[in-house]
Order: sequence, then structure tokens, then C-alpha cells
Amino acid sequence: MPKAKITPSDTVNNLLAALPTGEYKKIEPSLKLVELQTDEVLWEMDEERKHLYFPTTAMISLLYESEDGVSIEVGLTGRQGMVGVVTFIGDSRMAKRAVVQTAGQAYVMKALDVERHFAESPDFQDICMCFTQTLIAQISQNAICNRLHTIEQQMCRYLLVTHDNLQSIRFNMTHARMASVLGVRRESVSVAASKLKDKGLINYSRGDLTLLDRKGILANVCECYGMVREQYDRILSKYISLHEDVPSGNK
Amino acid sequence: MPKAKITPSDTVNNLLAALPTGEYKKIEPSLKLVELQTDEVLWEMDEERKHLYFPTTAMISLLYESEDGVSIEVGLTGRQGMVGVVTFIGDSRMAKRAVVQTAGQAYVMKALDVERHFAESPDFQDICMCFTQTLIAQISQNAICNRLHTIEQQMCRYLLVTHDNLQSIRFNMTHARMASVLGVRRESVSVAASKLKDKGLINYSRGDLTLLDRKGILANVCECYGMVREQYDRILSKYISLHEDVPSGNK
DNA sequence: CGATATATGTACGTGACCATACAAATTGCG
DNA sequence: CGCAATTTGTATGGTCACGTACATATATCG
Repeated sequence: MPKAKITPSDTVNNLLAALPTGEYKKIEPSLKLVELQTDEVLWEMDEERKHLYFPTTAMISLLYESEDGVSIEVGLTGRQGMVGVVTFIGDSRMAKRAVVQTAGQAYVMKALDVERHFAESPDFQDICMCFTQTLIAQISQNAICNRLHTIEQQMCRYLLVTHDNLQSIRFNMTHARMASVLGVRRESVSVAASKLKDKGLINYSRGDLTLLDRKGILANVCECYGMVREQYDRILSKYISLHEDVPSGNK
Repeated sequence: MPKAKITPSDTVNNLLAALPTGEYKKIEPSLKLVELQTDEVLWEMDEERKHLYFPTTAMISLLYESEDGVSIEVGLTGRQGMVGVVTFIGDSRMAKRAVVQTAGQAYVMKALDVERHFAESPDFQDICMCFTQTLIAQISQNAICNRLHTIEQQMCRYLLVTHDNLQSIRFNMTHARMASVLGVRRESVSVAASKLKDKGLINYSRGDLTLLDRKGILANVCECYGMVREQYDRILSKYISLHEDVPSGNK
């Protein structure tokens, strides 16, 4: 299989797109489209957040780091979200790293502009706050998922979330990278991945991963995926039309 | 050992106490002191939040529920925090239950009043937002802790957080209750607890638990306790004077 | 083309926790 | 006091993931 450059055509962020036209016009001058590379670090732990990102074709992980250097993802965001909510909450510093998982584009807004638009545009403010709520839901569900569910289930969840955000069935993801965000060993990921491959749900080779059977993956994922997505759809329903294909969930 | 009624004398919430006197006077009329009983449910999953709670001598758990009925705590709050942040974030509904873990008192504010004070008092608003950030930090650290650390470590963390909030070395906590919030079996808690008892760090009998050696427990807890507490102290340092006794952390 | 780096496959012993089962001790209540 | 409910202690076998070690396959580059 030839190495793929996987770059979706349209560069849209759903939250920005959800703003009423008038409101969007107001904040548009503060947005700059940038290109993000895989493994690029948007900020380190406890570093001051100077920007708010609205990914379009990029996927970004929020990582917490444990004392012995193991990083674990607590949040994963693409075109469905934003990265850097502490630019408008609290004190702009936090014990997380933000790392680009899938290269692509994102709109960036400077923290100062965020503050201004936050005060001037009620819609912008509300979308920011609502997304923050969905982020809390996502992180909370991760806590449960880490306690209760198997690596295979968590991998399925990761695949589905990535698919939802990238809107592509194919993306770059090695076992080692997957292990790093799930906070498990690379070998455990290889075992889980080859099971999914045997079931015909995915295919992969040297970091080039393809979703073959989304419904089949839905049948293997834990309920966490559906829970988070239902919350997202409900909380942001005033802005974003509902998607289908939410699973009933499996334990 | 006789059954204890454990009720601290002073009924103070640190966040309310941190408000400048003038600001506090403004919101004081909206606060009502209520008595909360163990196992009292402040709200069910997806139920609309009509109140914001500021615990004083009560401890309250935020619980996520998995599909098979297992509940897991994602947040734990007492006099150091508030319960019901979605009254001022997003849409006032969330997939969590809030349950009283330790009976005691709390100040309550109606959601409508929250909205009003939020708009009128910048200090109140800032404290609410800053606490929200510490809550996100707490939930995130829980996600890591669930993946990486042993039940014994997590139990130590729970004991220390409870001690910080209750400011009492003695409180009511059965193994079954501890198991329920940690999302593990009661038997696993009994094993871990008896280890701590053997080490002389705690004592307990039929739901009456006493912290004997805080420093010894600090030596057994994972770094998660210190991480969350450092974040809390840093983010709220503009309002609340720093505590000592933050551990270096153990893995 | 051959050497090296990267990505993936597999195996074995260990540890933590689970599910289940049951015993013992203490408390509360008629 | 005697019985039932609650709380805690303990054991057995099974599962999942870990740590470690090593093998294989594919891409990259001189």
C-alpha cells in the first residue's frame, strides 16, 4: 500500500461555522489559518496559553503527564471543537500539553482577541462555554473509560472520534502513537489492533490506518463514545444540526 | 469504639469567604444554609440544575454512571469548592449525579440568582470560573489516576482530599461506600484498608474512620493528590492563602 | 543494492483486580 | 436477650494488562 498524504478538502470548523453570519464577520478579522504538523506542541504543561485554536482538518490531543513521564490523553478535539479553553476560563495556565495528533489546519485567535470577542459577542461566548461543558463531559467519560473498559474498546472509541472529526476513513496513526495517547504499552495496542484487523473492521500498515466497517466498530466500542456524543449533540444542538449514527453502546 | 456524630464546629465555605466583603454582602441575601444528609442526591443524571451549592461541612461527590450501573466519582468537593458549575456554564444539564458523601451543611444559591450575580459581580464570576478550571484539573487527574495507580494509592488520595475539606481526621466512611466512589469492589477496598491499618496510618470500625498519620499517608499516595492541590492553590491563590503540607508525590 | 531505522508480531512470567463465595464480628431492634 | 442486618475479613480461580525480550517486515537512505 502506498504511503498516503491524507488531507481533507474542506477546511471548516463546526463551531465557527455555527456562528450567525453577523457574529462571524465580527470575529473573522481575528482568525488566522495555520498549518499544524504532527507532534507539534501547541503548548507545554503550565505554559501560558496565548492562543485559542479552532481545528479544521487537524486533530489535537490534550495530554496529562504522570510523574514517570507517561502521557495520557484526557481530551481529543478536531473540527468539532476548540483547543485552549483556559484562554477564557481562569488563569490561562494548566497542567496539560496540547499536541497535534493528525497534521492539518486550524484557525488561531490570540488570547487578547478572545477576551474582547468574549465580552462583545454573546453568541461567541455561549458557544465557548457550551463547548467547555462538552469538554468536561469528555474528560469525565475518559476517567470512567480508563477504569472500566478494555484497550480494544478504547481503541474503537478513539477511531470513531477521529473519524467524526476528520470526516475521513483514513488517517495516519501508528501503534506506538495510539499507545501513547491511550496510556498503554505499544504491544497491547498491536494485539488489539490485529484483532480488529482479523474481524475486518480496520486495515493498517506502517502508520496508514483505514476504517473499513464503522458499524462493526460501533458494535465493539464501549458506551462512552455514545455518551459523549449525545452530550455534545444536545448541548450544542442550538447551533449545530444533529448527526445520525450514534450507537446504542456496548459495555 | 462508640459511634461518632462528627460535625465540625465552623460552617465556612472557602470560596465564599474569599470574596471581598463588599461583594459578599451583595450575594449574601441569595444564600441559604441547608443541612445535607449522607446519600442525599442533589440531582440525578441529566436533571436540570436549579441550584449552586457551596459546601461548608458537607462533602459531595460528582458521579458518572456507566451502563451497567457502576458509578464512579469524577469529582469530590467540600468547603474548598462549589457544586453545580453548569448553572453558569452551558445548558444546566449534565450526565452526572451529585451525591452527599459526608453529611453536613452547605450554602445554596438559586440558578437565577447565580446568573444575576455572575453578571453583576466580577469577583464572584472570576471565582466561579477559576474554580471551574480547578475542577477540570481534578477530573483530568482522576482520568490518569484510574489508568495508572493502585487502589491503595487512590484510597490515600481520597482520604487526604476529604481531610483537606472536612478539616477533621475522623469521618464516616464504610468500605462499601469507598468502593462505590472509586468504582472498585468492596473486597478490594477492605484489603487496601487493612494494609493501611497495619501500617498504623488509619484506624476504622464499622464506618467510623480516623486518620492517624497524615504524613504516612502522604508517603503512600500517588502524585495525583499533589498535582491537583498545586493547581488549586495556584489558580485560586489570588483569593485564598496557600496551605502547606503539599507532598512531593509518590508514584 | 545493502544497511539502518521504523513499524509490527509474538511470547512468557508477573501483578492487580475481578467475580464469587463464605465466615466472622459488631450493631440495632423487637 | 436473641435474631437480623450491617460491616469487615479471607480465599480461590480467572482475566487483563504489564514488563521484558526478541523476531519479522517494510521503508528510507547512502
